[in-house]
Amino acid sequence: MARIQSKKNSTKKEIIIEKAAKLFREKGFGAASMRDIAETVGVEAASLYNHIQSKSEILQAICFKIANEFISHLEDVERNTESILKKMETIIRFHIRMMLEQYEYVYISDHEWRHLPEPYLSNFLNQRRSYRKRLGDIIDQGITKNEMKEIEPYVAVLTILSAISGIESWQRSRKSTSAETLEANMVKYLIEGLKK
Amino acid sequence: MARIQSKKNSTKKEIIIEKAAKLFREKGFGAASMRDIAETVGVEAASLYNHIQSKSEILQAICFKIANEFISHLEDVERNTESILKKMETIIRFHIRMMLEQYEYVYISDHEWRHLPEPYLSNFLNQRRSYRKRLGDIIDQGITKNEMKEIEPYVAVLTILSAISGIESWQRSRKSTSAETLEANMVKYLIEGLKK
DNA sequence: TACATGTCCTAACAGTTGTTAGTTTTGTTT
DNA sequence: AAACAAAACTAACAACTGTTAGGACATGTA
Repeated sequence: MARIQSKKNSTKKEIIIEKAAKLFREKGFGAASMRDIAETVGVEAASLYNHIQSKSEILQAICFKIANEFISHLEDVERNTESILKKMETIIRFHIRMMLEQYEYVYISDHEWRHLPEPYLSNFLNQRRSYRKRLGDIIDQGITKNEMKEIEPYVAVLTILSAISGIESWQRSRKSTSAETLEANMVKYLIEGLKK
Repeated sequence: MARIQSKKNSTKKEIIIEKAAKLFREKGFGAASMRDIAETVGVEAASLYNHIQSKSEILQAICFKIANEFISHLEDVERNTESILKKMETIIRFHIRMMLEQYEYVYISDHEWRHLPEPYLSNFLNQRRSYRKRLGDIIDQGITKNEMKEIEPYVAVLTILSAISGIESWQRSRKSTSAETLEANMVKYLIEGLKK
């Protein structure tokens, strides 16, 4: 049947995507060529096509993998019966941890999605809009229940998500601040700013 | 002497940079070709070289123009003798307004700087690091003077700047939220989160 | 052993990239 | 009208893009 793969539990396709992700993050989707990817995989460019269908398929795989993880986590949280503030903290912490643990993928999903071809582009943006809308609804409940100060939910969501995606810049830096300090302080800032 | 320029007070070089900025923002630096730029200017690609030296010169012009504006505004603020919190609010509002009024340029300076060639790249990153350091110092003073809650200055700066740069996503959207609401609420969130 | 399959290779394609050379047009100044 | 310079044009360059075709080899199955 399927050939045993070179490393661990990863298929060659997964290896390609992983290597490509690193390059997409470093140079951008457009500037990372199939020949670049092939070189880091240790193969000729044409050989990649035995495992993937196109360059943009790699981008799709990355963007939708991440989108799905966020959506399914949100569904878990929505089902919970904690306080609204606690829900928001859980979501914020999840975003921060994703940024810490799956940096390359999340970064690409954040910054390179516009190179998705249609209809994937529209699909991705719809999922994203819907996700943010649902976050906004949670904040709306927090205000109604008097747990949070009055703030435009749309603006709060924008602020939170953008702030977290800025962890990208911490990842690129010399990291004189530890991941724990980063998470603790950012959560503090973003949650205290919401509290009534 | 110099030929009268086609429009208003702009030189042709400035027109080229303006049109290029729009394309760089829409498609990314790499994906926007000289022929694309030429078309929106209404000229052949080769003709652009009568006014600029290279594609990356356009990027340099944009990135350093914006960097200089931020730095010189910060110097003004540093010279002032308001409260630390007031200083931070002034800086935050300035960043938000730049994002509202010079969206294309600021976006490029935020997202496309990595395509700068050396030594401009290092230069740009040094300026940026130094700018953030100085913002961190202001926050440090705020904590010392007991105006602000205890928070890692580095993390606070990261949070503030990233949050504001997320206004990019508002710019791209249908803008059901007004610019005024956006500014007011984001300032509120970011300042209240700092206050003791 | 023979067959089938998966994966690699080389070579090539058609198109695009930033940029240069050389020439012609354009508008202003003498 | 003649001269000059700025700025446009056409044509071309070498390099690079994603991708396909066709063949070589090696492995797993019958």
